[in-house]
Amino acid sequence: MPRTPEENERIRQAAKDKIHAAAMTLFIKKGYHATTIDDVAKEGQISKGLLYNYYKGKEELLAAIVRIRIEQIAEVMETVAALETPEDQLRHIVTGALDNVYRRPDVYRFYLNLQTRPEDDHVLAAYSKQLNEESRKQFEAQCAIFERLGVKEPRMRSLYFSSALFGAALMISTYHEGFPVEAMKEQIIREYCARSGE
Amino acid sequence: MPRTPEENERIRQAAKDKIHAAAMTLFIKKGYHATTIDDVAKEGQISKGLLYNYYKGKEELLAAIVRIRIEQIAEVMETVAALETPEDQLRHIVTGALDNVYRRPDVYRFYLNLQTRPEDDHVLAAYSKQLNEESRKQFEAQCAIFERLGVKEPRMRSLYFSSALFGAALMISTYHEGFPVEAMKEQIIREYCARSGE
Amino acid sequence: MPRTPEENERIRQAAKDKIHAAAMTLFIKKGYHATTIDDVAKEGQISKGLLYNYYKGKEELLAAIVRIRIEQIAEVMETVAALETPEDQLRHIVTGALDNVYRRPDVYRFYLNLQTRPEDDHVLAAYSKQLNEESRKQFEAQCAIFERLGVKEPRMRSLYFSSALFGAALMISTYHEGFPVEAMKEQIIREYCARSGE
Amino acid sequence: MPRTPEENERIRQAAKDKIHAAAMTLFIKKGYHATTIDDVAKEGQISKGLLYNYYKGKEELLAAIVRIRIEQIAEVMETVAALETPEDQLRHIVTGALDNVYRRPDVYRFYLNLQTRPEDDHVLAAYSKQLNEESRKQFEAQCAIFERLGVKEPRMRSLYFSSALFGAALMISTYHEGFPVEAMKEQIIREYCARSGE
DNA sequence: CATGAATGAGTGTTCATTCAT
DNA sequence: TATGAATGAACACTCATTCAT
Repeated sequence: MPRTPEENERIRQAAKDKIHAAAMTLFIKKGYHATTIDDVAKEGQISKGLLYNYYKGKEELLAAIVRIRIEQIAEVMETVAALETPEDQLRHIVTGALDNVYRRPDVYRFYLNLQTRPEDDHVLAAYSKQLNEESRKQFEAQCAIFERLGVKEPRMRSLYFSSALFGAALMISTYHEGFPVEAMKEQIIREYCARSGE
Repeated sequence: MPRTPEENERIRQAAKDKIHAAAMTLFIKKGYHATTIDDVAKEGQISKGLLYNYYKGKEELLAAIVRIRIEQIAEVMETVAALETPEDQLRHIVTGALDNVYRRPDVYRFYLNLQTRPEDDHVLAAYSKQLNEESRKQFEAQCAIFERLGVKEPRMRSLYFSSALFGAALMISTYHEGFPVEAMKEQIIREYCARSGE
Repeated sequence: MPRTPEENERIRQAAKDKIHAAAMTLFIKKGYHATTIDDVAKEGQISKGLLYNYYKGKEELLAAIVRIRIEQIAEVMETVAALETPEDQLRHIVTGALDNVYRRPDVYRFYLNLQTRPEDDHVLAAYSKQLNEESRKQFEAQCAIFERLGVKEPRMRSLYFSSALFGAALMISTYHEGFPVEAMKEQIIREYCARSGE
Repeated sequence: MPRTPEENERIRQAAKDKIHAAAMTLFIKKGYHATTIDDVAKEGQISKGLLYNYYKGKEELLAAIVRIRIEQIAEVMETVAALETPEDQLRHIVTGALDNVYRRPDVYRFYLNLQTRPEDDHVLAAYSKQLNEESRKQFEAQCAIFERLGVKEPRMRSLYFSSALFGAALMISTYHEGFPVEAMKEQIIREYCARSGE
């Protein structure tokens, strides 16, 4: 009674997702190095062997996680692009980013940690680069927004804006408890998202 | 004829320093996990055994590095405290911090990476906490400065200021090449270090 | 197709036994400290890694060996307890003990060596204590036997008896070659296992 | 102002003794393997280098300790040989042996532990053999005493006697606390040291 | 005579990955 | 597809011994 190809694919995808989720959970909780393949298999309630059926190795687990992160970022950028005014776009960027960080500070920490890996790190450097590249794209898109907003020096403005946003995210993920996210959002929007340049 | 105790002390200190420098170099270049004790010994041009004469283990190498970092931060804070006006103090903080990051983006990356380690990381979490604790102290000191500056809501202002500063540091360490550090410094100072807050 | 759990259990047990036997052989031949994990793996014809699948470390190998020894002693005591008369019981103790020592003097040496470890020995002291504790239990059981035998001072008699038995075992394991085991057994039985006290 | 040769010799001997005593103390307390050369040097308040001036290595420390033990045993045998009657001789052997064990059970344990080392123990087997050889000599001497005593089967009697003595020593060194040494001495003497053989 | 800094071979242990079933 | 037993390279750490001073 063989399964249909569709059924098989469904099962495969379900297993992959379980493994992915398990890896994500553990990488975030313990870090990439401190998480063993055994840990992931156990957390995913799956055998070690099966894991290797779906992912070539530990590194590919990370690659998959990073890939999805990048897709998420791209999605946000598309959503932003669909908004009417540059003001709305910027407001959406700030709100979305900081809310996300506040909701899952551990997740943000994880990616920030990945982004700050040393250049020569045996495995992780490549993923660090990918994330940084994505940030750069985001930055370019922001420049365009600020241009549309009519700011005098859109690149500089985008730089300040990004700095403030990253800094806020870093602080939220670090201190979290009782962090005044709303005030921070307002501050950044007021400061950097208005037409009147400096 | 045995060496004098002073001579011994000198030799010991020299060796310790060599090892420390080697570890620092490699941790920054490759990361803590990817650096082996053999690497450190080779980089420091000493035997593995000698390393263990001076440091109880790999972790203590990291501890020493973190300790020195914390001392450096404390020094900066003292220097700042010795300055006359709050304006000078803030200017010095911004300038010192960003120049440092620009000079050694890899070093800043290393510590930021350490600070963003997951809570359950086997070994590194403790050092992550220490660094975060130090950041918090720095934050408190800044609050006092903004208070002296006569700002209405010094804690909020300090928060915005720290965010902008951290964000700038993060961006400098990430992109570095041709980063407009000076403009960034001016922007932060102009924005957050003037009396007429919001 | 995965193996059945029963098959796995069988394989696991077989491997555990192989490792256990290898460790026992080598510990007895070369001693605990002089035996390396590599030695054990090689002797057991398995990889080092597999050993650690079944035993947490070198020490646990020893622990398992000691545990089994203690179980064997307990079994002997049960067998003895099942015998009818105290005379039979004592005869069985003497015969069993000395025959065992004569058959495997190296095994007896090993345990005696373990029992005589210094109190502060880093690892081994605990196992030394366990074995001594077991000896003490055995002694108490013997006291009861001598009591049933109607001896005037059963504890003292048990002490003399134990001494003679231990001493004989020690000599057998030390000299072995052509040791008059039978005469020794008769002597101890004649001397200590008759009703007419001293 | 060079020292006289005699003075030098005196200093040498004093240092050697300090080291010897330190090694003895630690070997007894922690065992040979668990004692490091650093431990010995520290305990002897002497530098590691100096230790190697006096002893070729760790093993020679043990050799020296064993040598002295053997000399002590030989001395006892000479003292015994000087006694008039075989009864006195045996009484002296029993009393001397058991008193010694009772006084320093740890010392006896140490040598017994050494004697029970496996045959293939990397280093220790040789010393084990030496001690066993000495025991054998002692045994031969005892045979002669029992012969002089007029016992029918002096070798067998000596065997029983040795067994009882060793066994008693083992028990004393193992349990020690409140062990009835005197009674044990009397028992052995009564049992094995009277003319009327079995 | 005396010191202790320096060495490096040796060892216990971990863990990503493979493969027989 | 699924399992988990098996592997072995890699690594942190120890310690007897040497040697420059």
